[in-house]
Amino acid sequence: MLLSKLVGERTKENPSDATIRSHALLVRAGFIKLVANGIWALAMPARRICKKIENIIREEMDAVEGQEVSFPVVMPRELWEESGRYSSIGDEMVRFKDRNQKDLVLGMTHEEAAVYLCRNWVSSYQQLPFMIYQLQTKFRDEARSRGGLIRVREFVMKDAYSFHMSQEGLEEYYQRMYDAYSRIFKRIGMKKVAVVKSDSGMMGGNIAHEYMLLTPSGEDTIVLCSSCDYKANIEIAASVREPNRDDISSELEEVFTADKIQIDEVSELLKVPAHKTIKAVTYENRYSGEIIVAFIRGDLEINEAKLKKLVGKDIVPASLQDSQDVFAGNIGPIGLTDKVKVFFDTSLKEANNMVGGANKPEYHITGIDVSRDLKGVRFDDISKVRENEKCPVCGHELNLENGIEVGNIFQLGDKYTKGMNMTVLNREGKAQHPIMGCYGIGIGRALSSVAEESNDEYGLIWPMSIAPWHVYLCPLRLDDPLVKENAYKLYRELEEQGVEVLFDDRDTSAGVKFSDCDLMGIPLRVVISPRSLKNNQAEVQSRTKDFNKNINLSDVTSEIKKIISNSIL
RNA sequence: CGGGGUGUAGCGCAGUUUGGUAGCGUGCAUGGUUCGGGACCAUGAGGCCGCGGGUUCAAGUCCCGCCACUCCGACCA
Repeated sequence: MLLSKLVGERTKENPSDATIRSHALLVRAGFIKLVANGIWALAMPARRICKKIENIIREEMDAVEGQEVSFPVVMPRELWEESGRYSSIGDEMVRFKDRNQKDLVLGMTHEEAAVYLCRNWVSSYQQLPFMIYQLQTKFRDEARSRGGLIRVREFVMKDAYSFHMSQEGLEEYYQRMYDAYSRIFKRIGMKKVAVVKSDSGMMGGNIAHEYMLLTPSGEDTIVLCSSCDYKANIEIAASVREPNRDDISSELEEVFTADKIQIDEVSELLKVPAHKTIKAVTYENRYSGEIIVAFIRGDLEINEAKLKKLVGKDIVPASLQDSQDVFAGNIGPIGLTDKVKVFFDTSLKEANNMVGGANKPEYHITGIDVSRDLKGVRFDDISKVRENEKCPVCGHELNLENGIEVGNIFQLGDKYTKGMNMTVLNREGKAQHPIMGCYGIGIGRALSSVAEESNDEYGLIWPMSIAPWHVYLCPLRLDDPLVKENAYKLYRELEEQGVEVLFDDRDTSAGVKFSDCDLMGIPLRVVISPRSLKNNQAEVQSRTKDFNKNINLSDVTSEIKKIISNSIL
C-alpha cells in the first residue's frame, strides 16, 4: 500500500472529546471516524486489523468444530415474540416497520435466530452436540455510547451458540470454549486478561464468565484475590466480614434526631461510627411498583445486581415522596410496615448497639440488637465488596481493578429452546429441549482494547498478529535516484514474499515520516536513506525500539520474514 | 431520561461580553530553498459562522424555537 494514497488524516492534536487513550489515538491516526453517536466508520487500517482479529477468531472457532453461519440483521417481530423478548427488552432494541407496516427489529443478539435456524433441521440426539457461529453486525440503541469503539451502538460481534443434550455435555464443551477464548485473546496480543465469574443477568442462565482486560479505563469493576486465583465481577463477588458485635448490648431507645437523615449526619449527631448504623435503601419493582427496603450496615453499599437477582425482577431506585407507609430517611427495621418487601444484608447478622430509623419522622432508635430485637429474619449477601476485604475462598485480601469486558461465555440452559419449542428426540425416543451455551466477542471493542493497553507517548503499538501492516517502509530523500530505486525494489520484493508493507512514498521530511509511523503503530520500520545505502544496508527497527539493526539489502526480506513469523504465535 | 459543555475552513481553536467587510494555527495547492524526529520563504484555494424564525439600516454576535455532538449520572441481553 502506498501511503500517499491511503485515505485517512493523521493529526498532531488530540480530538477534544476523547477521554481515553485508544479513542484519541485511533482518531488521530486516521483509523476511525464518527458518523453518528455510537456509530463509526472504519478506514482501511482499522478494517485490516478487524479482519485479522476475525480470522484468529475463525481459526479458533473452527478448531472447536464451529460451523460459520450468517443470521440476518433485520428480523420479524414474531421471532422475538416467541422467546418473550420482544416485550421484555426495552428501548435498546430498534423496532421499525416496512412498507407493508410489518413490524421488524434490528438484531442485538441472535439466540432467536440460532434456534430458528436449527429447530426444524435438527431432530435427533445423534446430531448433537454442535456449535454455530457468525461474525456480524449488531445494533443496540445504547442509552449512552462512549470511549471511541469501546462502547458503541453498531458493532460487529462474533456470536456463537452451542446445543447439547445434557448439562454435562454443555459443561464439557463450555470448558473447550473457555480455553479457545483464552487462546484468542492471547493471539490477539492482549496481555492483562482476567477470566472472571460473572452475573448471568436476566438471560436465565447459570454459569457465566467474562474475559476482562484489566485497565484503569474499564467500565467494570473486578474483584481479585491477592493470594489465590479467585476472580469475580463485583456484581457477584461474595462478601465476607467479621461479626459487628460488642460485648454488651444496650437497651432500645427512641431518640429525637430532627431533620438528620443521612448516615453521616446521624452518626455525627449521635456520636456513633457509621458501621454501627443501619442504612435503609429503597427500591421499587419496575413492573409491580412494590416497594423494596434493603437494610445494610451504614458504611456499606448495596450491590444492586445481587439484590436484583434475589428479587427476581428488575428494580429501580424508589421515589418515596407519595408513600404513606414509609418515611424516607427514618426507615428502620423495628416497627416497619409489612406493606413493603424487606431484605437484610449479612453485614447486620448478630450486630448489636445499632442505630436505625424509627419509622416516624425525626426519630431514630438506638441500641438495636439484631438477634435480640428482630426475630425470624433472613440474611442475604446484598452488599458491594470493598478493597482489602477478605477473599471468600482463602481469606486473604481482595483487590479491586477496572476492566473492559472483551468477551463472555454463558451457560444458557433451555430458556430459548423451550420458549421457542425446539425439541430433539433422545436415545429413548422422547422429545427433549436441547441445552444451549452462547459465546460472544466484540471485534471493534477488541481492537480498541488492544489499543488501550498497547500504546506510548508517540502513538499506537500493534502486536504483529493483528497489525494493519507488518512493515512501514520509509525511504528518506526519495529525490535521490539511488534511494528511490532501492526503496521501490525492496517494496516489490517484500510484497512478493507476502510481507504486508505500508510504503511511505511521500516526499516529506524524516520527522513527518517517523511520527506517522509511530502514530499508526506499525511493528517494523525499515529506513532506506543515502546514509544506509553507503553500506548497502537498510535500517530495521521495531516500534517498541527493542530491535534495531542495520541489515544488508539482500538479506532484509528474509530477516523480516523471520521476525514476523517469530512474533506471531 | 436528568445535569453540564460545545457547534465558526479538512483538523484544533479565537471572535459573541459592547451588532458594523470572516480570523489565527495546522493541513492542502503551486514555485523555490532545505532534508535522519512534525523545516523555511513566497503565492494561492478553501466558510449556509449547526438549522429555522424574530429584532435591527445592519446579526457569527441580541431574542425565541429546534437539532446535532460531547462529558457526568441513570440505563446496559
